[in-house]
Amino acid sequence: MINRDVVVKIMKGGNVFAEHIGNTLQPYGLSLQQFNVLRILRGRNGAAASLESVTGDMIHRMSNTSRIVDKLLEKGLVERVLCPENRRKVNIFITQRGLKLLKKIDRVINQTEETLTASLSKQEMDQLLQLLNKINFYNTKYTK
Amino acid sequence: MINRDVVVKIMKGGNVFAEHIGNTLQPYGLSLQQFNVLRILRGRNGAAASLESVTGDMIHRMSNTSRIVDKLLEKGLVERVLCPENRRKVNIFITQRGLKLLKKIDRVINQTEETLTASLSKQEMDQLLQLLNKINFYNTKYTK
DNA sequence: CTACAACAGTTGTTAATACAATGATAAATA
DNA sequence: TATTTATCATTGTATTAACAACTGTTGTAG
Repeated sequence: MINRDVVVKIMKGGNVFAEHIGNTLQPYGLSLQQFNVLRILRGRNGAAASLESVTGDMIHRMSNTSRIVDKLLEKGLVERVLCPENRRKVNIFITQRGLKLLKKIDRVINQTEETLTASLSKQEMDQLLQLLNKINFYNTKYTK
Repeated sequence: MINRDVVVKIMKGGNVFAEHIGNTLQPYGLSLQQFNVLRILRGRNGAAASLESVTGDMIHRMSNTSRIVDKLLEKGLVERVLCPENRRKVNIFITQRGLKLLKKIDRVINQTEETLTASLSKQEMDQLLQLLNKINFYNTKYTK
């Protein structure tokens, strides 16, 4: 059953990758999900990032993203700013300290990511990415 | 950064797939991991399946596999048999009831797996699988 | 044979996650 | 405008997972 093989392989692969990256992050006191939030925020380049929009780029429900932000806040890596236009919203920003930490981590994460994909040539990676992009990884749990 | 794109895509894809399959299993009262254990046991065709060897096919540490088996035991879906040759080992077997439940679930899981991969042709799936098989998804946490 | 190390599995504990319920604000509608 | 409904986020709670410590068994070195 080729469908099953593909699905199982991707699930297992995702978990293994997550484990390795999590191990890489451990010395820096960040969980994989905390790291994800920081990278998402950096990617916004200062644009407003409501909790909802951040959750949209993650694998979590909003309730848990909220608590992940709590942890980052305790460490001074992000800021929470009530949105004045819509006081239901909360905008999250990465701090200088957060950016600095990310910069430091970037190197080792790059190394880990390269190691994890070392068995593929550039062409194969292109090809793989193209195939993966055809799959609609639609997550149903953004909003709750 | 193509390495990063591949790694991130597989991690996210794995999570999304797991979520969908988990949703499919919910009406049957099985978690994804309980289902994994059952499928692994069925795949052994009655061959001895120590807890350690089952853990080897999973994404978990043995301690958690042990508790997943507890749950399956409560439901009468597996049996625990102390290994007489080596009394440290415990062999796990799937029961008739477990096989019956799996058989029922197979249909809907097949459906879900097909839906998840519907955007790929047979050739593309072959190609994708071939590329994924080049990656060494080596998990470091089997034994603990 | 005894002592010590390694192995297979279980139990304890804390942190992370899923899911439900709530709170506060904004939007829609009567 | 008053009332209802929808939106955005947080809090509560039970389940699941990671990690460490422990139990019982086997292997091995002296």
